[in-house]
Amino acid sequence: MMKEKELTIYDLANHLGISAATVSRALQDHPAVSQKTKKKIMDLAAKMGYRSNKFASNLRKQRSNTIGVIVPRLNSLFISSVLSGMERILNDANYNLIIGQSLEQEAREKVNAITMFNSRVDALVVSLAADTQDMSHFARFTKRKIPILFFDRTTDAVPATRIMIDNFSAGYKATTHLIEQGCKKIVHLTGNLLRDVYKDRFDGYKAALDDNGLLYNPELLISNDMSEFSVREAFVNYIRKSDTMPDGLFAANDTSAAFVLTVLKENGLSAPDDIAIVGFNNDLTSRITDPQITTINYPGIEMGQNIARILLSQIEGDGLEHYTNTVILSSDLLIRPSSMRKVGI
Amino acid sequence: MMKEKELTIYDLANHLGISAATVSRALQDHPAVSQKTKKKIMDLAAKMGYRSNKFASNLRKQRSNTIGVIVPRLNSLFISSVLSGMERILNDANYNLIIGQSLEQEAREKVNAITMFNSRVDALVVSLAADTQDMSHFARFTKRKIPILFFDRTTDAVPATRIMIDNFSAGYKATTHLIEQGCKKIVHLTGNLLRDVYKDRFDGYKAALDDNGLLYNPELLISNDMSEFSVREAFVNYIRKSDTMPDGLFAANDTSAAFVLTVLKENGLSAPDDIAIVGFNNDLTSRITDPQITTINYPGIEMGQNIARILLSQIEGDGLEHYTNTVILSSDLLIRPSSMRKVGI
DNA sequence: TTGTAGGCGTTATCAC
DNA sequence: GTGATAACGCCTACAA
Repeated sequence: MMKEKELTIYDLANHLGISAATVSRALQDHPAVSQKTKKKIMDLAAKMGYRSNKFASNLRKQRSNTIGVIVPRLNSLFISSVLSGMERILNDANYNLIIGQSLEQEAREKVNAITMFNSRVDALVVSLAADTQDMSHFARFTKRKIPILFFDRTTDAVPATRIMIDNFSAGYKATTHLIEQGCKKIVHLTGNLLRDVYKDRFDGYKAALDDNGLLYNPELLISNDMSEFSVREAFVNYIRKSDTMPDGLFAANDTSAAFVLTVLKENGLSAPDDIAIVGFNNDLTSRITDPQITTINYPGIEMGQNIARILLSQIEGDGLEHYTNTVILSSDLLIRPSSMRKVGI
Repeated sequence: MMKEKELTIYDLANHLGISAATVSRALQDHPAVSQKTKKKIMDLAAKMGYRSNKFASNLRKQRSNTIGVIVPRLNSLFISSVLSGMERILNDANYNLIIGQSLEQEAREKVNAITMFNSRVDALVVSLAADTQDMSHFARFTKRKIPILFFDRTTDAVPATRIMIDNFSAGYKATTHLIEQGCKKIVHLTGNLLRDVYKDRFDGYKAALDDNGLLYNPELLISNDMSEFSVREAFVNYIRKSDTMPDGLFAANDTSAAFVLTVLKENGLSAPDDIAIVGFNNDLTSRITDPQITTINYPGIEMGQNIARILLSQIEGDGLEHYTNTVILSSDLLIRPSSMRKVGI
């Protein structure tokens, strides 16, 4: 049905009475073709609506100019910001992005990885699903020396570039801030501690407690999928048995902090008076709640741009093998009303 | 550097002393191959780590199993939800998604379209950039009968499938609701009226005013890029010259409604008392503000799933040519505190 | 500066 | 049920 026969470089060549090789070269702006012929060829190509066949050329060149990306989910402000940042740069560098989501399932992550492997992506960018433990699906990439780059949800179990922030220090800062505001019972609301990104924040949290003479209390740890449902349910529990009511919250993302805020309001409580709150990411979310949420600034777009640049230097690299670097982006605490108990000034 | 020579079906064939043709057939689960040989081949392929070459296969088959998607931007909750919905279905149907963003620029949209055309996508999914007027970049797709599907930001100027909601009716409902709450001076905050999606909501707004004996006042129309900066600036102006202070707001997305909410608070005003507010989309955003924002429910994930299903039926279609359908999804008004002035019950 | 020719890995059409 | 073989469209030594 789509048999409108496609133009090839041979057709162009015939029309001009020259060889296909010359046409091919001209189309790639090869220096060894005279400006004159180049122009002739370009013009004809444009006029006849020629389009180069990427399959043929990729087959021949053994490369795809495509980057594979696997993320836990697409509909997250942080993740889509990272993708946005990546896309801008990679697109300008003439790379395509093929994107898959694991939906937090190890199995889907594996399938995606294999598809992308078969699609011969030039590099793979991954933020791990919450519970991925077996990393064997990445072995085929490393074996073929296809660069892998992990961001945010990373792992040490695969030789790859890692790009992230110093989550320990961020967790430490956030918690210390709450302590400085007078909090004594600080809840930590987070994701699957299997993932370094959460584990490190948790460790930072514990270290801050410790350094300030507070005891870590496991009852103040909520680790779940951070969905609206889970967060609300977990928090409602604290409020019910008011003897355990915390006075501070350090949440591992802004969205879940915002959910807590809604629960508080529904129960006639408020931040920062009843509970001082610190989130994570500096999503738009954290700026439109009332009060606005103190958070760790973790700029997705910038991270995406960084990822893209690192990738390009690796793929088109000069042979300097920096395949196993870890890049730590800086991040800082943005103090907003949700945590400001001590009225300063 | 990546010269670890790749296995081909010929290698497999040699190892087994059979022909490459048979291997190819077996790998595709062709019925005309005996179970025995099939198993032998599959096993060897697995053991030797064979991967099929998509370029060769696509070149030969003249199809890519890839869908191109162009969106104005990636980092929007609505858009990323649509993408998420699409990805789930298309991935299960064995399609890849290649995604590009126009960043609201016609030029980038064109470049993306051409790249995807050259990548021989099996279909193109588009939500138009704010100011795209010339649609010539889509002509090459229609000429080659490659299905195009527009969602949200659509156009009639290209023969294609359109999937959207009834924006006129949504705008009408939203505005009527505000009028019922007693509003007389209702601001409409929206995007570029060049896009049907905004134009239709605007028309619905005007019609509702009209039907209720209110005069349309052009000073109450704010049409800009709906960025945080633009929205805040525009609204601060209303508040300054308090003689023109409106008493209602119908915003074309939830995010901008949330921005207005923050401006109000900063100026000691509040919703719904000073201004009753209705947003659009039912983003997460609309549920975490205080008060929660009345909005039009416009479920991105569902829309994405619909897009995927329509696409599949078109691509793998039975020849029934329904290429130029328009699909209208239902949408309704979710009433929340931001607009509830008349305390009912 | 241009042309010749072989091959990239598959799949589909014929035969057998 | 299996095997030859010719495309698919492009790129790149190598030759001229």
